[in-house]
Amino acid sequence: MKLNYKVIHTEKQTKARLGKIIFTDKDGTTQTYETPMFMPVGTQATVKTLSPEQVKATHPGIILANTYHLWLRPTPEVIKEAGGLHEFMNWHGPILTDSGGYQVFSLAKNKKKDITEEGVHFKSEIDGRPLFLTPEKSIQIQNMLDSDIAMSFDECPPATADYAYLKNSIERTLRWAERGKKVHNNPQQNLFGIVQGGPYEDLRKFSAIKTVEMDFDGYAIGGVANDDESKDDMYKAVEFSTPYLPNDKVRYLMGVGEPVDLLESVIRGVDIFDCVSPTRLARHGNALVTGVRSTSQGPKENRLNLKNARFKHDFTPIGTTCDCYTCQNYTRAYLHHLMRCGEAFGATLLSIHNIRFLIHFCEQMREAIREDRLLEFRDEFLKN
RNA sequence: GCUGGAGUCGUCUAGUGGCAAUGACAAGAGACUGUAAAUCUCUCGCGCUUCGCGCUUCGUAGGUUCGAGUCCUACCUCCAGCA
Repeated sequence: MKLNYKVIHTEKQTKARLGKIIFTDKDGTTQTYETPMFMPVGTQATVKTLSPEQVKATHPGIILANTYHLWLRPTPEVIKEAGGLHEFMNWHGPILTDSGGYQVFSLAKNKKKDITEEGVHFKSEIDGRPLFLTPEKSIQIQNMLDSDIAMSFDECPPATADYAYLKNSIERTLRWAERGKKVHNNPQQNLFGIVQGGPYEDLRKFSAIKTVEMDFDGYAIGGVANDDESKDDMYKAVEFSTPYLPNDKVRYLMGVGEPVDLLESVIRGVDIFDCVSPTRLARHGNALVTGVRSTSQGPKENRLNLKNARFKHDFTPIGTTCDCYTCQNYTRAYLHHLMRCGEAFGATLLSIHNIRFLIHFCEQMREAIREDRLLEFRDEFLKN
């Protein structure tokens, strides 16, 4: 589905945008979703522990899948044979595929990997066989998967990378973007470029301007929230990038999912986000709740660890104001029990809650933008 | 009653002369940001001034030994076989 982005309203006090993404199918039918938007992650063609119906009930727009994982299993050939990723996984909303660039960073962390101009050599985590991923290959796989949004193959450098390394890296990422764009061959698929450059203003600016010159369907900001990157650096990466991105294209901050980070990034002009944290935290027994907790690194997401003994006799829902299926029907004591017993349904119920929590949070931000009171919304949010 | 075997952290378990003592589970807590994660880390005899010190522990009571969960004796309990 081809994508069109329109700004509905720019918030008066900040750079926040209320926008809409309109997807138009081959037959002319459209699907429209408002931004700011949170996109749940379904790496292996499934949002872990959830059926498509359960995902749908959280009211998401786009969901993610991953090129690297689907490349190895079941292979793009199988997905093509199934009639594309939508048919294969029974998800008929929009799908964004990440390029595999992040896997080079996360899988090969502390391990042998070889990033060359041509591409990246690393080892399969499934069977140890040598793999070689190039920008062309990543795009070709995504073409075959037939996702709605393909991401350029970028290098996601660690937060510890220094200026000299990053300068080199962003230039190579630009060349990789160019190469990927050249082989991109799926008229129904949108292709996004990715801005890199760490926390450095000139690098982000350079990367953004050069990426925009290539004219993509949308732009992502990558390389944030890695390792122990400070929140300050993350927000810098965002505010040094967005000024150089076109107003009429959607802006995607990759991998960010803490409510406080969503808010700070929306204020700096970001539209869409994805993150594994709601589903991972869920499988680990944690439920997102309103407010923040203060840490030495600043305000962080607030959450309940339902495995804690204190919830054994707590017969209230996770959130009294939450409208999700879990909060409408189940108590903390029940979730505590399920997580203690290792029952899969516990992970499902918490995933539903956490995803809905972030999507609802985006809905609240949209209302605040519409009414030009996003800073007030932030003050209120940080007060809790 | 006789013969053989066994009794170690909440549970199961390692341990045949140097041990506050193995592993698993349970329990208590923490971490998690483009998913190698339904995973990982820490604590888990008691007390303290807790990168250390002190005390008390391996069914009970004695004994041998510089030193005993480990060897010896008696007793208690459980299991198996024989009566």
